[in-house]
Amino acid sequence: MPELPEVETTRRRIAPLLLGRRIASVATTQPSYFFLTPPAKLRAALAGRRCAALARRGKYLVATLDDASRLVLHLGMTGQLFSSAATSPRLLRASARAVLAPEAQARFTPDAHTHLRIAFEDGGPEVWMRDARKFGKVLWLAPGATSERLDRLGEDALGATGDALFAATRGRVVAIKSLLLDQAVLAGCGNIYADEALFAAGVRPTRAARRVTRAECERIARELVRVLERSIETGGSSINDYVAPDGSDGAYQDERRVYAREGEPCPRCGAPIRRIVLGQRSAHYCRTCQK
DNA sequence: ACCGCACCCTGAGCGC
DNA sequence: TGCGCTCAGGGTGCGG
Repeated sequence: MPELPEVETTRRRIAPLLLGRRIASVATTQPSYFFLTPPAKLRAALAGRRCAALARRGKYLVATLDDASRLVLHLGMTGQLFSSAATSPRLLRASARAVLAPEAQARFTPDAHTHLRIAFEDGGPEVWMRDARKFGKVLWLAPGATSERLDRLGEDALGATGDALFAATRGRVVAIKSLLLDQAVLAGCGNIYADEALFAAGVRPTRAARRVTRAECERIARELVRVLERSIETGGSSINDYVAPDGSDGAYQDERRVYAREGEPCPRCGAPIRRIVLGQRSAHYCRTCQK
């Protein structure tokens, strides 16, 4: 699932395909709640524009166009943003993968889940966005327009500090992990990295936020930034659907210590990693190493 | 104000 | 082999 490191990796690698190239046309699928801006309006707004800058805010990508309007993308759970020249088996369903010859597996042609296809006047590779579950979002903002979604976001998780986290936890009875997932507190932190940061900091995910000490908040913030930066270095985590824009996998899934490792030995003490449901999400932790 | 929960969606993986 | 069921989860919005 695309969290901050996957979105940042996507931003860095899709930027060369987007920046400075004039958009010739945009193809979309039918209206659905994936499109916060109706597809027809989106197509009209993007035609003829060039992307001047591509930024990331939390898990959102924000492309500023040459008329000062903005294209905002969220990859949701299963979103994939990639070059039409990319090749990866992750771009195909498992059932399709199974029946195809190895060399054919790599090829991808737009399917019903390919909601956005941006073509350029230079005739080069297109930029495609695919999202099977449609938990992702596409939004176009006219020049000067604001978005409640973006305005709600808190401090970017890469800039997490112990002080800010400590302040945010005071008086809060929610589990510390649920608070870490609150995008208004730390934008960009998702399930994988919340679990990993809490393990590294030795704090149990279920602990009420207000029971977390200042020293622990400092450890959590420091470890969160560390795991996010390390994941960006390795190209993010490819556990289910995530692929980089060129079709390559990330490698951080090999370094995760607790996420989706239920029953495996804790890398620190050997006790089996536990999985519980917390706030409608799975949480993974070690009972002995996390208090 | 805060918190827990239902909901949006589709593919994977399971049991029968 | 194939059907039907359950589960996964980011973010929003509602009811208590």
